[in-house]
Amino acid sequence: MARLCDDIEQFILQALRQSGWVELQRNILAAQFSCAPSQINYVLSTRFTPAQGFRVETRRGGGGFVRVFRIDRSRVDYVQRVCAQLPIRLAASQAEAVVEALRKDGALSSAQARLMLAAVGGPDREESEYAQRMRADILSRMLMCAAKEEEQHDVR
Amino acid sequence: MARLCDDIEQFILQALRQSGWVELQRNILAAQFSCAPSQINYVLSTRFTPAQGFRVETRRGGGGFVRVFRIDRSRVDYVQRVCAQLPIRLAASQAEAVVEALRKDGALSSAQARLMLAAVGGPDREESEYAQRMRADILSRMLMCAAKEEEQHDVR
DNA sequence: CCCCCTTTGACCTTCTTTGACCTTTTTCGT
DNA sequence: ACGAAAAAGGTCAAAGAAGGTCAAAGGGGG
Repeated sequence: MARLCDDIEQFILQALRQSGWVELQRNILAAQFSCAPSQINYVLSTRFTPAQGFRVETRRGGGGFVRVFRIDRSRVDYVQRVCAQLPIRLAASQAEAVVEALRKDGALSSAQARLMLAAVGGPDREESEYAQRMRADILSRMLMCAAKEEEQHDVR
Repeated sequence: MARLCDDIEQFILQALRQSGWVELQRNILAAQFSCAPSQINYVLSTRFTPAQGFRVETRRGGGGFVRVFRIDRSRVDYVQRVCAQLPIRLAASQAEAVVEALRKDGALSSAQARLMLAAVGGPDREESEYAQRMRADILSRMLMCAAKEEEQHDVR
């Protein structure tokens, strides 16, 4: 039993596949799917949020519209800037905070974040300065790697 | 006397035999077996756990579903085995070789491999034993993370 | 007889769909 | 120009449609 909202989501996604952004007419789309116009808003607000990599712009009145944009999630320079400002030494909890913040901002995928946390996170332990320098260095290299990754395939 | 839960287990197993994953509707299935819907949850939670090689995904609300996936244990096990046999100390080039081998075997994605290489790869340098132990430890944790990741993904 | 695995049922949480009513913008007649 | 009507889209809450939880009752084998 495919849900209506999933169908509408697919329709919009399909349209987006061709050009980075689409322009819709809420009432017409609702009519096409034989549903309440507000259903379109529901789909937009649950599936096309900024957190999911989309931006929606609308205009009321005659000639109104709904435009859905795919936002550029490649935060290459953001990641690089964070990376450049990384302290030379990092405790595990500090590294975790950095990765978490980047993930929340959508600059890292959850999978990337998890892998990084496995490497540099964990509970704080007694460590030599050397170990903490090493951690900063490793995190830095992983972040650069992630940034490069985003540059190439436009991550969803 | 064949127990109800065994019947349901068999039913799902049979369905899985055909395609690696099945989509169920909890209430409908319960009706077919004339039992309480929560019985389905009981079967899922006792017979289709990750430890037993399955993953379950559900969604509530209209058009909700229960999907049961068979996990590709071989890749998970392979990664875990390699991980368990990792030496206690690792030079960068050795770490690289391990990661490369796993990637070539398809046990790691290229993206995973690249991130790992950023963390533990690179040119061999003069290092303390401590650094090499740390490298082995980090790689090990990343590999375990990757293995867990695979458990979470569809085998389609 | 007891313990552990099953089964059931009452109640909860989440997600979807619809409809009534509101706001903004444009168009059109005077 | 101005104000009313038309043309969009927005909001919100209620109803409906799944699935989730948990604890208590049932039953079988040791």
